[in-house]
Amino acid sequence: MISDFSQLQNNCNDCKDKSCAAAILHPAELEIVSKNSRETDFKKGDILVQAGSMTSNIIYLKSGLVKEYIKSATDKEQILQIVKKYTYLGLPSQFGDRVNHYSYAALTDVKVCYIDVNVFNKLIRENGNFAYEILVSVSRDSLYNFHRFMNQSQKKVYGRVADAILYFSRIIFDQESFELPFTRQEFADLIGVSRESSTRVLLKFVAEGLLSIQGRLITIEKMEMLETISKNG
DNA sequence: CCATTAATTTAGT
DNA sequence: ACTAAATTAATGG
Repeated sequence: MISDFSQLQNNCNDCKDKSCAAAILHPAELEIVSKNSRETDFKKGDILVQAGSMTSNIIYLKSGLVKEYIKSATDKEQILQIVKKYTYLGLPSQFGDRVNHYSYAALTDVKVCYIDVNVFNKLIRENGNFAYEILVSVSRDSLYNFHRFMNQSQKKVYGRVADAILYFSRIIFDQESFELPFTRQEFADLIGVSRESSTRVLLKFVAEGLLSIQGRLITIEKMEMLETISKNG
C-alpha cells in the first residue's frame, strides 16, 4: 500500500467546510493552517479519541456525526452529547488539561481535520476575533449541555425519552423526521436509563400516536404532546 | 466479482 | 436473560 502524501497538502483557503472561527481568519493565517493540518476519513464505528489519551492535535469535524462519551468502571457507557459537523472536538480537554477527558467515536462515516495544536494556540493568542468565535462555540455547548443534564436528573424515563427525541429533532437534524444514528442501547446510554425501559417508553409513544418508528427512522407525529411530556417529566 | 452461509449485533419481551 | 431478526464477516466459486 503506497500512498503519495505529497498529494495531501490541505488548502484551507478553498475549504467549504470552515468553522465560524476559521471563516474569519486572514488568508495568510489560513495558509499556515494549510501547512499544519491534514484531512482524514473515519468509518462508522471507528474510535477517534480514547479518553485518557494525551491531547495532541486539534480535531475539527468536517462532516458526519460523532458521539462524545465516557465509560464507567463497569463498562457502562454514558453519552454526553452528539457532535455535529463544523465543530472542534474536545476543546475543554485541550485547554483545561493535557489528557482527553472524553472518548469520541464516529456514528457515521466522518471527515475530520487534524490541526497542529501549536498553530491553533498561536491563532487563539494572536487573533482575538478567532478566539472570540471559539469561546462562543465552547460556551454554547457548555450551557446547552448543562441544561440537558440538569433536566435529566430531575426527570423520569418518559421525560428523558421525550427530551432525547426533541434533542435529535431540533438540535441534531432540525427536522421532525430523522434516521436515528444510534442503536437502542446507545439511545438509552444518552439519557441514562436501561435499554429496556427506554424501548418500553418508545413503544408506548408509538402506541399513543406521538411518534412513528420504522427501524431507526423516527417521525414525530404530535410535537406539542412531546413538548408537554418533556416539560413535565 | 457475486452468492451462501456463518457469526455477531441488535431489538423486543 | 432469551429469542428472533438483522446486519456484517467469511468462505467458496
